[in-house]
Amino acid sequence: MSCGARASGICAAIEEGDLQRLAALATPIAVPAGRTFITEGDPAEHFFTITAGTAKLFKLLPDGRRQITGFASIGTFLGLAVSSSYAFNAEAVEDSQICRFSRIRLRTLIDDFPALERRLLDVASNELVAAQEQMLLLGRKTARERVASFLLARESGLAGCTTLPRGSILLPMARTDIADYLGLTVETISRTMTRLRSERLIEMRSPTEIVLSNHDRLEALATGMA
Amino acid sequence: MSCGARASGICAAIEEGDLQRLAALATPIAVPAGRTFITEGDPAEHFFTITAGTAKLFKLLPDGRRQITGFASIGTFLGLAVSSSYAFNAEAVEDSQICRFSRIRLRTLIDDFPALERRLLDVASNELVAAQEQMLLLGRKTARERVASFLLARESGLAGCTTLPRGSILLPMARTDIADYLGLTVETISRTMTRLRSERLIEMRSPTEIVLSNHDRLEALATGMA
DNA sequence: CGTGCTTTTGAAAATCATCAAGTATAGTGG
DNA sequence: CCACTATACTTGATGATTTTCAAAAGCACG
Repeated sequence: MSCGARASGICAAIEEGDLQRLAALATPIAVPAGRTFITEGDPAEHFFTITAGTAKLFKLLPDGRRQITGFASIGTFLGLAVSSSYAFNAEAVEDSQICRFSRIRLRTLIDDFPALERRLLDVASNELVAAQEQMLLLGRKTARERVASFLLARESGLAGCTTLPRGSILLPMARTDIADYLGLTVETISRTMTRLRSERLIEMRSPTEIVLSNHDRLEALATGMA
Repeated sequence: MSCGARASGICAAIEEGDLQRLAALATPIAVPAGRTFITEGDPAEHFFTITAGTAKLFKLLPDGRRQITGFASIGTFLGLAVSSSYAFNAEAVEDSQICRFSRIRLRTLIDDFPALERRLLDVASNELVAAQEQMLLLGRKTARERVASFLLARESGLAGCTTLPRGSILLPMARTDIADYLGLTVETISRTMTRLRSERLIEMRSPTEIVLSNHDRLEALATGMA
């Protein structure tokens, strides 16, 4: 609830007083790291919001190849689906806390909170823009550019959220996850980050804490201008 | 207006009688092949629906690399953007016909046609699902798998739409466009299609008319099972 | 029947993947 | 508390898919 969960989540559209009623419809669930809580193809009976932690959303090919389509953190709304079954999987990256709502009550919910529909449309529109950006990354950027883009994207959106030194980011997900998100292999991620470090573009406090030392050059790299 | 423009377009949510009023707000525009009608970064003053022809939506990198994020054909709604400027470009692939609406009147429009908001959410949700599928393609599929997926995707959604022989598809876009959509080069597209042809999975009446001769094997290929 | 553009084909090169192994890190039980 | 094991991360050598560079073939249009 700290750092903008309310401001950025779908609840942002809801009056403070109404939050009580909304909360009554939600089932809070603790999800341990590694647990899958949405499975592709399963009937889409619920939708979710993440109240703590991080989840990865992904699709699979029959032979196990995996594409992570996004990471969802605090305040993110999950489960937008027109079809009657989920089109992706969701798994907790770290121990997380989610709120579950019944999908069949979504209609009722929207009737009760009309602003919600507008808000959902905004959420969907934003995700669509992000998805297009990711398609550009996956289809046209080099490994270096992908990693730079990823690191920078991790930086924005956590303003005031953490107690990290300025310019630092935390990577709660494993290298394998980053690889499956960027359409690369673990080895390439590792090598690329090592190279970025040797070029003093980043600094690695630990595998999970990265300092973006040369923001400008990273930015240039990420946008394909280097 | 034939083959489902009304059924699949956003207007599907609107009563027949109200269509008149809606039409009064729209500016029909003829867009010749090759003309750009949405430019990334420009103020998002309008939104559009395509009433004839095909458009490509794309993003660019400063050095000219291009990623086509989708092809929009009859009935498609364009311009969902929360931000005040467009996040992508749109250009007509063939001579097309579009309807332009003022964005600032969208709110009014939605107030007049409440079903519209629901409809827009559905459109956005569907596009999101398609975008995730495309991320899987761009991040994890081989060239062969991408081309097979593309051809199959072109097949569905035109049921009863054309006078083409059963199993045939038309590709209004150039090879370069297919390449930029699939994250490959023109040469790879060409080589891959030649190979699919030599394996009797497809037949090429002309560069733009393709027959999907072996639907099952194409399907297996597209889903990574071959 | 050129002229220009799209598509196709060929040869060489490059980026990234694969295979393999070493190092660090965290959690577990003695 | 410390060794031990499992896992994650990193590094190296090799290889393959796809890109790049180059040019020929096909088509449309004037």
